[in-house]
This record gives sequence, structure tokens and C-alpha cells, in this order.
Amino acid sequence: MSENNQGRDVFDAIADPTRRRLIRLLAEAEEIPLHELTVQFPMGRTAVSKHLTILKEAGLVLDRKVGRETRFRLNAAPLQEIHDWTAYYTKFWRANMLRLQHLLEEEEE
Amino acid sequence: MSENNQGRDVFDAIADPTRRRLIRLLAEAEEIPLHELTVQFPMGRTAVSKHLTILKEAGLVLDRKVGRETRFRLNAAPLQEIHDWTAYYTKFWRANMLRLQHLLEEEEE
DNA sequence: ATTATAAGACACCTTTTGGTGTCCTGTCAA
DNA sequence: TTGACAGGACACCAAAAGGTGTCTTATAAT
Repeated sequence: MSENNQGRDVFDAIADPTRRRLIRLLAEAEEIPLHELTVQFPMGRTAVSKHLTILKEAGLVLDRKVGRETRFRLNAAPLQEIHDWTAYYTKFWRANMLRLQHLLEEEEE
Repeated sequence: MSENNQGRDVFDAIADPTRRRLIRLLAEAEEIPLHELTVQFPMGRTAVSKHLTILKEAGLVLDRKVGRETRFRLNAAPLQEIHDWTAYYTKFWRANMLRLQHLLEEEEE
């Protein structure tokens, strides 16, 4: 029981640049109403609202109604999955950096 | 000059589960030809090839022709961008964990 | 009481995505 | 030297994505 509403894939949710910017905006404030978010983007309210719905389905934002506005707040926890996924591959670019370093050292001789 | 061919967004490239599995498979071997990758998925060669093209455009895989086969290898470096992006948000789930921890401690009393 | 604002709910549209099948060309094996 | 195999290059298709505009209903402000 419980868990996020629609169970949207977090990787999918962060694939769109608009949604990543929404995440960033929400990270910089406690709570932001839809109309205030909308003015930050070159698109209509409906579009922004749809993006927020997708973020909500991925569990990345929460919303509550206050008066006539709907305020959104970030829930960054699901991003941990992304962080963990990439962590597995850090060894590869570390390996590459080492290889590059060796090459540079060889060239210096 | 140089840089990746088409400049596809890395976030976009890893959004698809098939492509994430391709990345994983390539991480576990040095080099894998297309037909060998294809048998791992419930879809045709053409589809897998398209996914690999997208990964290539994002700079995540390299390929070379050997005889009649095309062999693919992983280049994990671009994943660093994802890793860095998520790193910014670690403070949020750390904060949440702390809050949860406090709640649990309160309940124990 | 009336008007303006915030936003949900739709219907609608275009482009992109993720798949298919077919044909053609190299390359390796018999 | 004749098959069989690997895979590029298309053309094609259905569904999803990312927008739009309009209508309606709460709520707030005058």
C-alpha cells in the first residue's frame, strides 16, 4: 500500500530539461504555487502543470492546496536511485582518468 | 572540433530501460557485437541498433567494425554529468533521513 | 455582489519515440 | 563459388510526449 500514485520511472521524469529546471527551482524554495512556476517558462500553465504531474507520479514533488492556489514542494528522495545507478559506473571514468594521466605523463618524457 | 556526433542529451539517453540494460551489459564485457546484444532483448536487431545509435549520439558507446560484425564498447564518462547533477540533491535526502531519524527516536520514548 | 485570479479538466494537434519488416551489401565458411 | 550470416539503410506504423486553447469552478479582492 501507499507508495507513489502512478509509479512513473524516475529516469523518465528527469529526462526532460523543463522538469529538471522545475526540480531546481523547487530546491531553492520551500514551496511554490503553480502560477509562480509558470512565469519561469516559455510555455503555458497547462504544460507546466502536466510536467508537475509527471514529477508527482515519480514521487519527486508533493502538492497541497492553499486557498485558490496549488503549492508544490520538492521531494528529492527518489533521486537517490539515479545517484546509486551512476555510482556503479564511477569506476569507469576513474579508470579513464588514470589512463589519460598515464598518457600525459608519457608525453612529458 | 571533435566531440560526439549528434550531441544527444545524456539524460535522454539513459531514460529508456533498454538502453540502461545495454549500458550494463557493455560494462560487464570489453566489447560486444550487435547480434550478441540483440539476443538479450525481446525485440529485433533494428530496434537494438537504433538504441545503440542513440547511446552513441550521447557519447556513451563507441563502435568499430571487425570483419562482418560491429562491436560496441562502453564509454561511461558522460554519465559523470548525471552523477554530478544528482550530487547537488544529496543534501535533501540526507536532511530527510535525519528528520526521519528524529521522528523514530521520539517514538521510542 | 461583482469581478479577477488560480487552476483543474478536456479536447485537440504535431512531432518524436520505439518498434516492425524488407532489401541490399559485405564477409566468412563449405 | 555458393551459401549463410552480420548488419546498414529504408519505409512504415502506432502510441506517447509535449505543447496548445477553452470551459468551468473555487477563492479572493473591490
